[in-house]
Amino acid sequence: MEPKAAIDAFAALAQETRLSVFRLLVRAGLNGLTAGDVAARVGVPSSTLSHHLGLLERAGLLRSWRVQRQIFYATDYEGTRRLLAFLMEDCCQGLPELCGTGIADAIDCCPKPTVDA
Amino acid sequence: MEPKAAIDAFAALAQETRLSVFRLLVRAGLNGLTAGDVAARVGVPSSTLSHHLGLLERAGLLRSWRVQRQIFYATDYEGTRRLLAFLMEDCCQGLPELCGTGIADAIDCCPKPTVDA
DNA sequence: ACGATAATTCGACAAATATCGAATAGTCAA
DNA sequence: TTGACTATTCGATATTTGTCGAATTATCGT
Repeated sequence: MEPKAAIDAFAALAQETRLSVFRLLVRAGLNGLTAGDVAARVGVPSSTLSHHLGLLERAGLLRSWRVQRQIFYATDYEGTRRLLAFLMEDCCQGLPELCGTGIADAIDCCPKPTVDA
Repeated sequence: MEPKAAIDAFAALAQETRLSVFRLLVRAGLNGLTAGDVAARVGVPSSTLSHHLGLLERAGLLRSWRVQRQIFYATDYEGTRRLLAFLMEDCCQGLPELCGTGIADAIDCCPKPTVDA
């Protein structure tokens, strides 16, 4: 991942409306929500929201598709994964004991099986 | 974590110099680097860098301490963990199959033991 | 084709931010 | 206390960004 792409992505998240939109869609899962739905839930005019949705999508954090007259938006999990991996690349020299409790484990996305029974 | 704090943190990462500083310190581990060291490595005037370091620290992404005449900066792993956990909170309704390959696993920070031998 | 609905683009202005040199503050050795 | 060194704060300017209403584009049902 290029630094420029990561900067665009973090900039996209560094704004109140967009951050709540992204988190809303993270909770919504793969089905996503329509643009109008999102606008209603975060309470901003649709023109403003459209600007923000476009920015998040161009940043690789959301994806969209049309169904009839509506446009759905959902988290781009792969893009999000790339961003976080880039941020933490070569973390603490690969030595687990350096950063205490693992950062990856703290992200409660998609519960993983535990190591021992 | 408050949304405002997360916004400050993402804004801190959404800038070329600061992003490379943060990633440099992620690689550096707990020992960190002196302000002067960082300035030399990223190639910006110390006054500019000082501004950026202060911003990153106030955002909860770095911590600092003085040793003699120098000030060391290192990643605040706990603050970073809180930020990423906030971002992915309640990810895809807790259903692993929704977001394909787990996001947490992609962060190669602190290698974890594998599930099966 | 027409009218209704859903979303985006445009235009304009207010607010926030990055940058650097110069000046200041803190630390240390002699 | 003096001088050298390290880092931060100040001030001024150019750039970027968020916001909303109005206009536009796209889609649909009849």
